[in-house]
Amino acid sequence: MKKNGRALESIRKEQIFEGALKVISKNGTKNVTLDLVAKASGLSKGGVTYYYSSKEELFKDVFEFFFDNFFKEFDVRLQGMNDPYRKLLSFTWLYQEEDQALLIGYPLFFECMTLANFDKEYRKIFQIWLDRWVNLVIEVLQVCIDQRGLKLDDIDSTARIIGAISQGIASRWYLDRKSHTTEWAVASYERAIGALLNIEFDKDVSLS
Amino acid sequence: MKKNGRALESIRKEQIFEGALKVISKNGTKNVTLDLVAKASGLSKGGVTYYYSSKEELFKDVFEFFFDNFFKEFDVRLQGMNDPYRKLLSFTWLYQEEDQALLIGYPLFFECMTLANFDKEYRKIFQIWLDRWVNLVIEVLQVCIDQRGLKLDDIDSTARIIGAISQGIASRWYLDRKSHTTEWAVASYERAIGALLNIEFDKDVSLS
DNA sequence: AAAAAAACCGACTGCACGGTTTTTTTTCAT
DNA sequence: ATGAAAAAAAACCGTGCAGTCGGTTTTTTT
Repeated sequence: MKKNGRALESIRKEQIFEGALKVISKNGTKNVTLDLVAKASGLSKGGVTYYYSSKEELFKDVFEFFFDNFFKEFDVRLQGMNDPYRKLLSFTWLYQEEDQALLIGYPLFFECMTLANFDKEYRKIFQIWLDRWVNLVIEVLQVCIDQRGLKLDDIDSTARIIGAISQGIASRWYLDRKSHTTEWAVASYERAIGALLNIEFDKDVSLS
Repeated sequence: MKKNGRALESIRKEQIFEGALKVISKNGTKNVTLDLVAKASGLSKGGVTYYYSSKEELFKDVFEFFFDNFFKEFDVRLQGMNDPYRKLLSFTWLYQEEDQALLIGYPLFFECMTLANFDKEYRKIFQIWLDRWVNLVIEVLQVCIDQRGLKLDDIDSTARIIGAISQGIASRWYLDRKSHTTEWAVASYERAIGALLNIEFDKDVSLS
C-alpha cells in the first residue's frame, strides 16, 4: 500500500521545465548545461538528475511540454472568437512581437526542426506539432464551410498549405525583421490565404 | 616569386569544405568534431587547423560556401528555361528527393535558421540567403510582367511571399514526407502561387 | 519517537573534444 | 644534392561538462 510514492515529482518537473525552457530559448540546446538548468529552476544539478537521469531525455520532455501548452493556449484563443474568418485571421497572432509564448516558441520551433533532421524522436515531436496545427486549421475551415458557405474540395490538403504559408512567413518575420515587418507579415498572410480560399477578408469579416 | 605559396590552399580548403559539408549535413554541426572533418576530407586534424584555426570560423565559411554554390546552380537551372511561368514552377525542384544538392541543403538550411537565433553572423548568412532568393524571384516575376502581362503592384513583397510559401511547403515535405508527399508539395505550390498571382498554370504555361 | 523513504546537494570522475605543440614529411630554390 | 620553409601528421594538453555517488536533510510512515 504505497500511497505517496513521489509527491513532489510533478511539481519539481514543472519547475525544471520552466527553468529549462528559459535557458534553452535563450541559449539554444547546444549551449545549455545541466548546471544552467539547475540554477534556472532553483535546484542543484543533483536535484535535476534525481528526476531526469539524462539530459537528452529531459530536453525531449521539455519540447513536448512546451508544444502541448502552446496548443492549449492557442485553443483558448480561438474559442474566444465567433466569426470563422476572424479565426482564420487570428493566426497572424504569430507575428506579434510582445507575446511571451512566442518569444520562447520560435527558438524551440527552429531547434525542433534541426534536431528532427538527425533524431527520430524529435522528428516525431515535430510531426505531432504539424498534425495538431493541421487539425486546428481543419476545424476552423470546417466552420467556414458550414457557416459561410466556403467551397473547398480538399480540406486536409488546404489546411496543410495554410500551415505552410503561415510558417514560411513566420520564419522570415522572426529572423529578418528589417526586411519583413509585422505589417508585411500580416498583410502577406491575409493576401496569400485570401487568394487561396478566394475570400476578401476586408469585406467578409464581420467585426466580432 | 613564390609560385606555389598558396597554390595548395584553395585546393585544400575546397577539400575541407567538401568533407565538412558531408559530415555536417549528415550529423549536424553539434555532432561534428574536427577529427571527423579531418577524416572526411582526407587530412589529419593538424592539417585542417593549418588552414582553419577555429572550428566556428570553418563552419561559417562552409555555410557560405554551400549557399553560394547553391544559388549558382539554381541560376543555371533557371537560365535553361524560356517561359517565365515555367520558371516560376521550376521552384518545385525543391521537392525532388534525388537531388544531391538538396540532400545537403535542407539540413544546412534548418541549421542555419537555428544558429541564426543566437548568433549574429549566422543571422547575416540567413538574411543574405533570403535576399538572394527574393532577387531570384523578383527577376522571374519581372519577366512575367514584361512578357506575359502579369499585373502586380508590389513585386518585392510578392516575391517574399512566394519565397515564404515555397519554404513552408519545403519544411513539411522534407520532415514529414508521409503526410506531405511530393505530389502534395508540387500541387500545393502551384495552387498557392497560382491563386496569389491569379494564374492558371495549366492553361498558361507553354510547353518549353 | 523511531525508522524508513524520499528529496536533495555538491564534490568528484572520466572523457570527449578544441586547440597547441612537437615531430615528420614534402617541396623547391639554389 | 641540400637545407630551409611549408605542409601535414601525431602526440599532447586543458577544459568543460554529463553523469555518479556518498552523504545529508526533509518528509512520511509505523
